[in-house]
Amino acid sequence: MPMAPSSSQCTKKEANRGAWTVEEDQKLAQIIEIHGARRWTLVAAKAGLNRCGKSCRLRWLNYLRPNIKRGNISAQEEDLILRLHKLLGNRWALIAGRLPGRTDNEIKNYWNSHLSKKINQKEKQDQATLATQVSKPQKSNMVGEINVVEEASERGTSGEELHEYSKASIGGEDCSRDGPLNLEWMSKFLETDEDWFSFA
DNA sequence: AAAGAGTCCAACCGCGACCAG
DNA sequence: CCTGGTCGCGGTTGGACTCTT
Repeated sequence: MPMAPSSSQCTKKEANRGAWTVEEDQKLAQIIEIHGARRWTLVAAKAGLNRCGKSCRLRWLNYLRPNIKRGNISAQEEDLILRLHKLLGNRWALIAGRLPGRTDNEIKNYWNSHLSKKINQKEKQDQATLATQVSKPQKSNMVGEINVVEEASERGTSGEELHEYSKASIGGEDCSRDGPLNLEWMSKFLETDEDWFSFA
C-alpha cells in the first residue's frame, strides 16, 4: 500500500539527484558548520542545493562527516562485523556504532559484497565437515550464542529485543546507549567465542 | 582491442518511529 | 488521542570500474 509522500521524501521533480559535486559538498559542509547536523530539511533549504534533506543527511553521514574511515577494512574490523552480525543480524546502524569511523552504509556494502560470500562458503564447508562427523557433538560458546539468536527468533523477538536479550545472556551493560567505544562490553562479547569465524 | 560479465559502492527509495502542535 | 512533518534505518538500484574471454 503506497504511502502518501511527505514533503521530506524528495518528491520535487526538479530536485537534484545522483552524484554530488565538490561544490555541493562544500556548501553542505559550510551550512552544517553553522546550523549543525540536524533539521535536515532546514539544512537542505539553507544550503540552496536543490537537494532534499534526506539526501543531504546521507551525504553528510556517509561521506562528509569528520573522522570517517574509508576503505581498507582491517581483519579485526571484519571479524568484529561478522561477530556482531551473528548477534544482531542486519542491524547495520547498530553494528556501525561499534566500529568508530565506519558508516552503516559502508558496512552493509562490505557485507553484501564480501562477507555474505564468505558465510556461504563457510556454510558449505561446514556441511561437508558435518557429513563426515555426524555423531560427534560439539560444545562451544558459539552454540550458546546461536541458541540465543534462534530462541529469540522463535519467540518472534524484534531486533532491539534480541539485542537486549542477548545482552542479558552475555551479562553486559546496555551497549546501545553508552557510545561507540564501550570496549568492556565488546571484550565480554568477544570472549564468548574466540575461535568462531577463525576462517575469516 | 572489444565486448560481456562481475564487482563495488554511492545514492535513492519505502517505510516505521518519533515528536510537536 | 490524532495528524502531519521529520528523521533514521535497511533494502535496492544504477553506473562506474575491473576482470575475463
